[in-house]
Amino acid sequence: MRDKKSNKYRATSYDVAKLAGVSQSTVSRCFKSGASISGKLRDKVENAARELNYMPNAIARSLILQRTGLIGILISPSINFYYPEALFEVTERLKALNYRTLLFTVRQREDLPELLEQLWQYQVDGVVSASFLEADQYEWLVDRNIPVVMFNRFLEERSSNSVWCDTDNNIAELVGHLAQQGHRRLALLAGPPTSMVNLARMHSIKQAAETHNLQIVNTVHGNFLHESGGPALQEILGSNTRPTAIMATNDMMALGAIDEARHVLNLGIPNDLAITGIDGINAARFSSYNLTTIRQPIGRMADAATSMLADRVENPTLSDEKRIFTGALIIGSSSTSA
Amino acid sequence: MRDKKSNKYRATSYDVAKLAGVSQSTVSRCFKSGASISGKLRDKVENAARELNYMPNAIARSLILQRTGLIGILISPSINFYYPEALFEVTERLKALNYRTLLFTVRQREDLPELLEQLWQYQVDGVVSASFLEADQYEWLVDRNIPVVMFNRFLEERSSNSVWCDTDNNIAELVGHLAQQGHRRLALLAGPPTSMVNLARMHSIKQAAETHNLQIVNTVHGNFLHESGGPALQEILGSNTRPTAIMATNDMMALGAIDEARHVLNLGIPNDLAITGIDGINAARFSSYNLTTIRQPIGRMADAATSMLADRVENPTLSDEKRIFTGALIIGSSSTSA
DNA sequence: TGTTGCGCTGCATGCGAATGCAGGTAGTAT
DNA sequence: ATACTACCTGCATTCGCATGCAGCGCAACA
Repeated sequence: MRDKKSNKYRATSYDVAKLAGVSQSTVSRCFKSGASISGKLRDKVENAARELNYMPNAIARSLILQRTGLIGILISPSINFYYPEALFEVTERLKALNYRTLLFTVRQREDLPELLEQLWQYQVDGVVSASFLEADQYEWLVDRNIPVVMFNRFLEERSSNSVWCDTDNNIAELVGHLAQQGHRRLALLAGPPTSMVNLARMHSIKQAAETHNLQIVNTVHGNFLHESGGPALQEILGSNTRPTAIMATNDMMALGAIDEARHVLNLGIPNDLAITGIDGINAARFSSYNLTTIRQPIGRMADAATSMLADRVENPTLSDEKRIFTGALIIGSSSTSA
Repeated sequence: MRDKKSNKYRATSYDVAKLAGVSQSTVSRCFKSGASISGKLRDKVENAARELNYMPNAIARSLILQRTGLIGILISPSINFYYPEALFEVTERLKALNYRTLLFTVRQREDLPELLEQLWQYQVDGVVSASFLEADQYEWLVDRNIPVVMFNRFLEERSSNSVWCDTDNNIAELVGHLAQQGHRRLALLAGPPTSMVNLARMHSIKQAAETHNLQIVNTVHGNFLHESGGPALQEILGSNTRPTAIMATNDMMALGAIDEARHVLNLGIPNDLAITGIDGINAARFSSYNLTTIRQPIGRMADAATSMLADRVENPTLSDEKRIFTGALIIGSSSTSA
């Protein structure tokens, strides 16, 4: 045991109890809201606690309460500006709900099994996943009584708690906008074929294109990062039928494509080529890009995700819920020179 | 106590012990590397553990080991792309060192006291601060035996563990570059006057300007974010003596200034105005900006920060250390049309 | 065969706080 | 003054795991 006289010694509730002349239970009750303590003892305890720099040990408390106050967040560390925005929004909401964020970065699917074990070992009260998470991995957590909320994704194999932004209508509107601008040939700058966000957006785009009688002349897959926008654009423009507009399934790739078009290919945006994105990240608003995009209400989505999760931590029997938000079409100068 | 038969029940080392026909101690030793266990028992325990889905409870272990494996990270959630890059780099390094990241976002100085208390309550093994942290707050943590490493900052009042990028030489080089380009009048697009990073960079710039006989005609303070670059630029150009080059003390403001210059003021960059930044964030490389900047070796800095911290968790008596890196000047087209 | 020693294993305890229960005190009503 | 209630307080136990210590068995050696 460390020397109690050392200034490094960390006082426990017993130390406070002894100094205040009360029992440890009383000290404990003092630091728990709603416990019944007389004012006199409370003062004594608080003075003693102050003198000893006492503060409850959250680890010990977690052990007995079977509740850690930790929420695991799974997120991709890739250079897609969407992720940090989501992460910070979620973290700040969790803080407001009195939870702490245990951050796990997921580079690849293979990382997940180990990360899930860590989440479990650390007894997180819940998980927000803004990363890959397969149905069986979701179940793995749920089986262990850990509620999970999928952020900006959901499971197709089974019901799940999820917060989703349905951009279908926005995409229809966006495609309508392009049609109205006189475009007839589109190309799709898609994300990874394995990404459900990408697939959903692709699907909406294809449907809307059909509705508006626009031809999709080409579909090229990137990796959702800026760096993949340029090469994908080159590939798109290298084929026989050139599109007059390119719809990217996320903003980062759209920015990459714009950069490539303007500064490598010397194309005028939007006159030679219109480019649009989806996400509504902050950088899309930078006037170098002024990207036409669909803004997701990240703040409200974070609100929903965290409160759904908190509800399920309190009451594990709540059934799965999918909260769907809608985006907002932002017309920028990347698709119209008006 | 929860029903052991429920599939939600979480097996403990006692359950495993009973099933394997050994003592709880043996189970515990099985999950600790370096403990002496016979192969026979180890097999039995591992089989039992697998059958019960057992995995050690990190919270209970933390309580007894006086070691949580948690590292608190303090970071600003502002839309400065530098922060997420640093955060992810540090988190991935910590993971490699077998630590978990407890993320705390710091919006303003006033948030800190409460956050520090949380760090303490959760018994973090150490702290990486890429945020404000005053000397007395640093001491508050150190007094409680929590090692701290300052990331990209350090304390002036006292020694501290810190990882710092000394851009002084790079800045001299950068100013030399501007002088060589024929510039004679600079303006400073500075960050918050309270930021030490900003002050250090300002200082270097002023000195180098003097050396190269460049005049600093104006200094305007922004908030390190993109949104403050434009207004600051307007203010700079609104004064009597116009500069031909603007040096921002970080990249985000430089990007904001470029956007404003090009798209609001219709100035050509770099011909009408050269603009430079410091940080070397990913977005600076986007060819819309192709910013002249000074790249900080974030990856190596993260390596240094995490290993310094891990060393001090292992051995708290290690003395304070300041590890200084140097940046690399990246000449982009925001300062030269060559 | 007796002895020494090493390598495993189990017992018992501790980490720090929360809480059911019993006992105690004060205040109120009769 | 007595009885009853309501409110506090302390005792003892619990959460799940790690570890010092003692005991045991087995192997090697004389």
